[in-house]
Amino acid sequence: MQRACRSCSLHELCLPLGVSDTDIDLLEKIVHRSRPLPRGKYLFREGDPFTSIFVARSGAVKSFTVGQDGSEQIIGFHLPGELLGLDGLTQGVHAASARTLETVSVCEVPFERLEETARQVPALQHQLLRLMSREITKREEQLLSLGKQAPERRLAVLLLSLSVRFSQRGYSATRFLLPMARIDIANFLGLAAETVSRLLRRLQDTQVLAIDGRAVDILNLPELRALAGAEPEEPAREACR
Amino acid sequence: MQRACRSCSLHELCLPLGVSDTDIDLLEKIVHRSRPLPRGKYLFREGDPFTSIFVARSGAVKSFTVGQDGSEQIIGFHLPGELLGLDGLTQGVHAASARTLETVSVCEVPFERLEETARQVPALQHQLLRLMSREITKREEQLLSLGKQAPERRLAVLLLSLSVRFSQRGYSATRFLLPMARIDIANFLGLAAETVSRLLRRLQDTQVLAIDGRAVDILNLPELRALAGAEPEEPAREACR
DNA sequence: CGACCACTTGATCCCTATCAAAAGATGTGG
DNA sequence: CCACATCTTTTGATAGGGATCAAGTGGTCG
Repeated sequence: MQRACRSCSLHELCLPLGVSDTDIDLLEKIVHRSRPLPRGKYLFREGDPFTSIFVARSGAVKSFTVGQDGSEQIIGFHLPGELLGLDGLTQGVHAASARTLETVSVCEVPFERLEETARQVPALQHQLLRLMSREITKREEQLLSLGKQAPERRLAVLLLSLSVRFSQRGYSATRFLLPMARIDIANFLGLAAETVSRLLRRLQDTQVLAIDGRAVDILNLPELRALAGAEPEEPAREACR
Repeated sequence: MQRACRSCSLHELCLPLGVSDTDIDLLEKIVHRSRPLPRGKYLFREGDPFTSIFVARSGAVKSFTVGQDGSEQIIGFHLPGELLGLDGLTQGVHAASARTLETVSVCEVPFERLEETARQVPALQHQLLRLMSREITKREEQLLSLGKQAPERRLAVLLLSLSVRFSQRGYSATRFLLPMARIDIANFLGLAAETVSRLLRRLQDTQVLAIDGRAVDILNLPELRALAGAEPEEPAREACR
């Protein structure tokens, strides 16, 4: 248990990257590892005082804000090793809520103590800054995808993003289970659930992927990449003219 | 010149916030202050090696990526005191380009030396982390606005954001000059330039604001706030039914 | 003064949201 | 283990809004 971070399979994606074994000891001392949380539980809520950041060891989490009409606005999906809650530091309260999409094991890292430790361990400071930078980059990519791309491309970008992230975590890049419902995908992409359903149908009809419920099988990865933005206009669409 | 940061009017918005006068000396030693850059110059380009972050002392900057068809995809507009280039740390190269929208005076902060100094000065480390957190929050807000809101609301959100940011910098919250062209606004909001033009017309027709070229005068700030998202549905629209 | 942009205004078409309904999945209690 | 209720997903039909195409206006800089 004391060597938790060192033996964690997410070592290379998470805070310990680049930190020496002896320094990881310092990090491990401040990390709280909780028991598994069932689906639908909150890690934190919008407006809660910001004291810690969180990382899932296993299981996916969604983050979202709630409009005054009560509707969820999904900001992102977080796989194991991806930091959660960093947006709370600015205001001192969490800017979004985070809820588990499935059974999730989380690590909680008290932020003040992390800051202290980072001062003593340059490599940890650097990795923390790098991970924050990654969060910025990630949101910029989302911004480009959501703000300016066609619905089909947005969906392709999301599927590809999941594919890449699953493969970084040692899972198949072409066969995986979606951790979220269609309606969550739609909400995240700024589309109607019906549109997502129809887009997925089209992707199946064109042999790009096969879907059974939440099980995705990417049959034509190059084509999915193309749809996600490799070239300006979709190439194979004779039937539409 | 040596006391540049301390006497800077952006003191409260920028890296020095919360740092003691003696420690600001350490920061000032590593900051390069350039002569004013004319409109249309690059601070850095996508793919450039990441070595520094930038802050404008005066003048606005846009950041954007370029699709392989050569089209700009504007990610954000940056007013004085807002950090630029933090998204480059993850990959070691800048994730976007930054170009001046008008004459701009910039400070360049070499990142490695900033990291070192932050280790020695806890308040600086904290403020750096806070500012990175703000960049994350800012992009999340953009994400919510761009991804899920109606065009009219997106525009209202942008105008309101500029209003708030100008007033934080000591300018009027209701009368200001847009630093960017309509086409940039459209690109940023994921809309056609024609749509932006029509939306602005509607906002003028409803007495929410007056526009002459790039000069904006917000006549009805509460209504603009309402349009930007205070309540689920727009309230005063009898003429449309 | 003319050329080049940025901006505005108008007309049309396509795409996606919306409404509606059915089919499928999930879970609960009898 | 089944029957029922609820929720998710799919499919269909319709209408509206914004992109696009097109033309015209206005401003700026040489």
